[in-house]
Amino acid sequence: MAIQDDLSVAILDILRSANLNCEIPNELTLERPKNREHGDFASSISLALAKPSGKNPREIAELIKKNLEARSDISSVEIAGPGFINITLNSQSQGSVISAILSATKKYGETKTFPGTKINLEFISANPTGPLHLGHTRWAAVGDALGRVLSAAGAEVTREFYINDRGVQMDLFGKSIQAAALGKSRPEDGYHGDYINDLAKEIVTKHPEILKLDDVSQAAAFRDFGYELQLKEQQDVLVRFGTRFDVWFSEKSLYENNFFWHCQDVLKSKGHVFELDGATWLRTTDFGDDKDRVMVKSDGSMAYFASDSAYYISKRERGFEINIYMLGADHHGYIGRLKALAACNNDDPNYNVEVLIGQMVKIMEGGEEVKLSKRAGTIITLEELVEKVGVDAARYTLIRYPANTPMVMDVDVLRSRTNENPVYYVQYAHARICGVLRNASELGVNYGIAHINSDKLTHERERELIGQLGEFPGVVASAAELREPHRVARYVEELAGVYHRFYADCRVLPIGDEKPSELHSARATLCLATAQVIANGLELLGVSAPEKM
RNA sequence: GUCCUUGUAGCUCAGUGGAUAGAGCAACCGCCUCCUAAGCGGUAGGUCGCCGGUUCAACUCCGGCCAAGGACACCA
Repeated sequence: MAIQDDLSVAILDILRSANLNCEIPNELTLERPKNREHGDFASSISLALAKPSGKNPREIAELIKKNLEARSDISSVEIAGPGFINITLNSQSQGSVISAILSATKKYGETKTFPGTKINLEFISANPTGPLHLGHTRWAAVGDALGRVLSAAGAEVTREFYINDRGVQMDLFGKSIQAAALGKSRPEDGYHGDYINDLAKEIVTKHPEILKLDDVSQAAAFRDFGYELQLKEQQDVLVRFGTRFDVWFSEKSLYENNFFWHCQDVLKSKGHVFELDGATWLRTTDFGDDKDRVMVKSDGSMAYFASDSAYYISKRERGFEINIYMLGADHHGYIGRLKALAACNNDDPNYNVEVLIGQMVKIMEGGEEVKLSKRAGTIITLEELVEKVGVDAARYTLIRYPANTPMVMDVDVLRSRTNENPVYYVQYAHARICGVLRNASELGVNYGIAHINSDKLTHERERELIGQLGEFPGVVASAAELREPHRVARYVEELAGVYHRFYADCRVLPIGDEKPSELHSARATLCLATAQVIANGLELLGVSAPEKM
């Protein structure tokens, strides 16, 4: 058990046995004060309980102080201001953090926040009609990181890509490639990027017989071959980007083997399906949606919402409790209908469905916005971004900001190698430590779990660093709970900063003729633990932790 | 019109009801004869959009207003 949890329990026990005549909370989270003068941990519980118990907050704080001071792992308890309790650990007990890191190694940071919870995480879900663009790229990075963070928090996560491979857009795609292959002008509302020409050439080369088909079946054949190639390209690009999917779910497949009608029956049995003007509707207004939604149109064709509803039923039938949809800002109107859909299925719309909205990304280069892509004909693609700045910088920067705020990426900054570029700042800290440890071995400084010696680590910077290392599991847990992987990035930046300051003030290795001492070993071991935590943090973001730079 | 998101230093942005609101950049001043200067320290820079409310405590929660961006199909 982490020491702060242990202390929380102890404080709550003290309060319970004190007969305060008021309700004592079940849980208490100790804060780590920003100001180091306020100790290693702090609590404001005595202020919170002052009113309900009718006691002076300092009086309650005194009580806690008296009981806590008796513990061997605490060096002092101070009462500050109106009644804050500031706890300072003795350096021995701080060593437990280092020991926890070095024994858990890659698993340090994992928690049981969502023990075994089955979560479906759907993101990107692009049409297979063109290259992935900037908006998709944001989700490719953030969604992937969120998946990693949720898994670290104990959830059983399935990452899913919903392929919109049905409907008008697909037909337009086929007609566009067909037109390109035949040298005709493309449909006005069709696809216009250069990649359409590439697809046309490739398809004609591989399947020359396609040119002999009649117009309609030819368009369909171009559509189907184009689909295959384009989907493959999206998949390859994502692999290179380090984003993994467990399930590629085809929209078309919802209509195979009568699955759609089965879903329709499921919804009908819950009583919110009705017929009107020859169409079949779902009465989502029963649950706060602003209008009812058509599933089967009066001409018998399927509305888009038909797929949405069947897809949701599929997810539920596959056993997912929490279904997270990561959508672009232009889809925020979907939140209401997806939640209502869940409610129509007798589910809890506030638990079973979650919608995360991602705002626009802009790219700046040379002081100007980069808008057009040569290849896609519209906006810049994932591949083009990676070509400009590399996978690590692209991923890191996209993850570093909360997804629901618009962001600007400056290509010039991302190419720079200074601490104005946070990716390098963090990676450099890791590489720097690896360098120190290489030298330590050469100089005969032993380090590792047998050399923790935390009572030697009394320097201000050392204590700061140990404290920061201890925060990691809590940061990962809250990033998972709040669906905000950017918290991991921010944490890792702070950790790198604390390490760089430690490095500036605390000489790790012997100088000149100096003999290796226990302090050298203890500091090198602290470095080892720090490298582990930085690597674990970067791993959650899908960013590499280089040993040399 | 209804709904969503955003508003914090000159710029780009962090900040899960707690103590003196932070970081980087840009400006200025410093630090490598010894572990990676892709680093560290310092100075300067704030009406947390505005007004109310809740609270021992509000950048944070609630209400209203202002401003910016976006969404509101038997389209996909």
